[in-house]
Amino acid sequence: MKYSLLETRKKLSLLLRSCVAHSAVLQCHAQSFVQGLLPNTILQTDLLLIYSKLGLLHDARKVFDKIPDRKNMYSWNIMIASYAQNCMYFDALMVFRELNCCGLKPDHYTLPPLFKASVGVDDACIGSMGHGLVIRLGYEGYAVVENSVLEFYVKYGAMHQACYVFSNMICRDSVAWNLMISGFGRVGLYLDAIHCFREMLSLNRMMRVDFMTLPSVLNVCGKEGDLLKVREVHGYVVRSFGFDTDAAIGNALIDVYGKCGWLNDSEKVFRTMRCVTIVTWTAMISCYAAHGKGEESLLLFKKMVDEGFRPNSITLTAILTSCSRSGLIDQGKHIFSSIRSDYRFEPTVEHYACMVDLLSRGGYLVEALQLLESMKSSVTGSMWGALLAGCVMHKNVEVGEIAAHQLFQLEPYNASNYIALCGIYQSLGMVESLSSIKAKMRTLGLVKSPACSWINIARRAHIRAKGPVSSTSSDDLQNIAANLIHDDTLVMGL
DNA sequence: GTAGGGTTAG
Repeated sequence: MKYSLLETRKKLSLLLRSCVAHSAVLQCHAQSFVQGLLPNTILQTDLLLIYSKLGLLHDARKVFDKIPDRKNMYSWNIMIASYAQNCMYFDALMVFRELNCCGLKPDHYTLPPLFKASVGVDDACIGSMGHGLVIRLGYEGYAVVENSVLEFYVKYGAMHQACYVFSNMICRDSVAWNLMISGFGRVGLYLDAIHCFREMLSLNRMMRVDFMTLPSVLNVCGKEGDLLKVREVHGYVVRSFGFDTDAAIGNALIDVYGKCGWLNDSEKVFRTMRCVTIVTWTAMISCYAAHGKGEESLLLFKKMVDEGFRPNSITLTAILTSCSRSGLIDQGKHIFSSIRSDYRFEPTVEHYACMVDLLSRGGYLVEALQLLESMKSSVTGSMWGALLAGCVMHKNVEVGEIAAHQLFQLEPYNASNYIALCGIYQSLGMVESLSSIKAKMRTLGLVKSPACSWINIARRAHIRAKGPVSSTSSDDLQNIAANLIHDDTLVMGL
């Protein structure tokens, strides 16, 4: 049976849209070429789309560059979105610029990836310009476009602008609400996040809380350390979505129960989850780390690797932290060296920071100092801080002075660094050196601020203050704490 | 025919 060129093109297009394997796409591409069907905008756009979906961006670009109809926005949008989805933000922006140079106007499909690219290359000017374009071109009525603008402000922590966009939104759907909740949580405005969630719930049938809302809400409850709210949201999850319906919710539950001090509940959630990801394992390892259970972390890490999960950068930070907090020096060193040898990537600044902390706590202060010196420009104040803390712990004045003087340069008005050095001098009876640092603190006008913590028992805030309280009385601190922890434990309305 | 939101560390 012989088909016309048009029919063959249609058949190949249909075939391409159902392709899931690279080899099948290559066959279709070859057939198009052999049968003389190219160039053809529709067929090439289908090829572009399928190469993009398979993550073969290099092939996608080659197809894109050969599409004859340069006025076809569909192909431009696919190319820009694919680059943005694959974290090739600079390339996405270059195609966007090319589109402008061709005299084409971006449409409502072009703009969302532009905001993603703006965040990806960490250039807020691009997003601000994009917001201007949305208004000028009249795309404010498109939910996805408006949500992209909102996401841009949220990711930059610009909650004032996000609130402004949100309050003026024409179509405020669940994506917009979820963005606001996660945005407030991201900048530490936990009460605002919970207030936003409550408002979303009060809309009842008009707005459905979906499974994407809950990880952010749980995260906020965990940051507040409010177990009753966590339990309330957990109950809501079970009633609304059943047990174990979504990995991200399970991951968030593991994390928040751990943060609230309920390790057994974290373990229970972990054991009952069927759909686990690397985040699940990492969350559980982090819980053990926070509870000082280094051996359990290591066992779980081994089990995870045995089950075929490859640790990511965060997993490795978590396991190194756990080794550090539990004093498992050799095991930590072994994992650090395996980052290159077994997992084939370069240790990040965070991994180095964990190692400095691990060596410092373990008393390997010269080794920690050598590691810091080998890092040169990537050394941060917190790394020197970890070394100094180790020196206080192990009463090492030689390394301690080096770390302290580095910190005095980086953070000249941070009293805690001077106090740490004083601690070393005091423990070794070095009276003259101690007086000299105290005099320096007086000259700089530095005062030790009181440490305080509070706990919520039976809906009342209880505070514990330590050190000189200066102008703030204990009663004042009680009032501050009572205002911070609202008397509204069971107010989620779930 | 193309596009959007969540979870893990420090």
